[in-house]
Amino acid sequence: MGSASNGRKIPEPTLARLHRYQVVLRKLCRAHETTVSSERLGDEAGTDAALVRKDFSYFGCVGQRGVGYEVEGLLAALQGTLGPSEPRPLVIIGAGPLGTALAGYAGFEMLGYELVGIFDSNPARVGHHLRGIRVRHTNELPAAVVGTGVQLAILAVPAARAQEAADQCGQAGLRGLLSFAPVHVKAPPGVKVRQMDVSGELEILNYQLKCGMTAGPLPFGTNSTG
Amino acid sequence: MGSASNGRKIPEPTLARLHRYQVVLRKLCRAHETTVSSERLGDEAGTDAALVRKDFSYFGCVGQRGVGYEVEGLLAALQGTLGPSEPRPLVIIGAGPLGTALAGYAGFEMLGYELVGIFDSNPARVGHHLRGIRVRHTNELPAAVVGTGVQLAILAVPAARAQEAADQCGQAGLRGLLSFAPVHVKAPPGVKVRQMDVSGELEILNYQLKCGMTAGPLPFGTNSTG
DNA sequence: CTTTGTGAAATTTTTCACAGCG
DNA sequence: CGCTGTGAAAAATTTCACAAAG
Repeated sequence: MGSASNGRKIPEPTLARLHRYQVVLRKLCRAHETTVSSERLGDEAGTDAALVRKDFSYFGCVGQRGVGYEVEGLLAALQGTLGPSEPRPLVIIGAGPLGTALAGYAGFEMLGYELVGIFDSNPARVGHHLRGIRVRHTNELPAAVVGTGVQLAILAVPAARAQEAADQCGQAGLRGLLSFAPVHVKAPPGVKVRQMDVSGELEILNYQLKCGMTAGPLPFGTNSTG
Repeated sequence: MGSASNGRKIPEPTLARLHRYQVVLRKLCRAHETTVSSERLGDEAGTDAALVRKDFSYFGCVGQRGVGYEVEGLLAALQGTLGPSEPRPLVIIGAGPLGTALAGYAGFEMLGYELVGIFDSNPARVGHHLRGIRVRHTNELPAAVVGTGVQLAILAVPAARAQEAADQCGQAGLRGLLSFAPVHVKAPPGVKVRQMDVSGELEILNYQLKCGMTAGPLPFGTNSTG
């Protein structure tokens, strides 16, 4: 058991699941459940019991053998790994429909984020208020970064502006970008970019529907040399 | 070349990239470029030349050695693999801010999708028009599925309603769901579900910022027994 | 000479299986 | 017993390296 909690390299797929466990655990917490087994957790989070345990092994084990995991303890451990207890500032770039919808998303607070700014390069949008926050011009971003220490931004701008906006974010000192633009954005130096590709996901879904997921045994057979 | 174009099992990561190549190719097409190398394509799509070639090998090779890929031919091949040439119907479930923003997303048409319906279980929202489409009550969904042959839906409902809505979609006869809810949705029988987890992505970004991508050695030291 | 197509190696991630603790 | 923690096996994916084609 020695290797747990070394806290070194958590695989990305694990990170993606860690957040889902958190969501499930919060629900269990509200339902006043005290313990949960890896099987139940896997079931509710859409993964597998073994994978749940493996995932937890990356950041320290909090389970009791024969019983399961203590819901609160596990939640605390997860929050310690994923996010700090203090709210993390966050800005949204782009005050179009998507930026507006995201600004209205109440879930950020629950997750420990605090929306501290909304920026748009279109002067016509500057000055409007979304969720009590005044939309500022993009050229005010650097000052806001310095002022709030914000590191993360959601990029909700049209494809044509995405790279430009990402570069501005990088220059302003932001460190992480979550882009909704349906184009690949090259990461500015020192910036980590993740893409949220709606249309790409639709295409995958569509393809998988087209072939391969008709209920029943998979009709694989065409096994050429490969 | 023998094994290519069997068209059977394309890995999911490849599918995700295929769409990005499509985006780049369309751009090149507009710029009247006739050929493109795997290196260039990889660069613009955010992957690697070797991976580009490997990806294409799954669905047939269209490249000319020494030259590259014919932009139009490749685009046609991709569109043939990913989506059909006729528009695919699509519905949005949930007419809240996110559903509204998505309804306004002009990119769907470009990708060959046609938004044929918006549904909401809240009677207060029924009757409004988004992008020229009347919001209908969720209980009209089954009829719409039969009428349009739609298979895909985007789920833009609150977490608390997500599972319920997914089940309704399944019963209505939909086959693929793209969910924006920040909870895991169990796939109803015969339905393929993909999740678009905004907060999860933010958490990953935040974690990767916290540790691992500061240039230089990681400042971990706490190496407990576990 | 350039660039593709592709086996084979390397790497990453998941699944398995079971020892060990409560 | 039941359930966790974890090495080892398996599977999936990416990277490498190079032969073959234009």
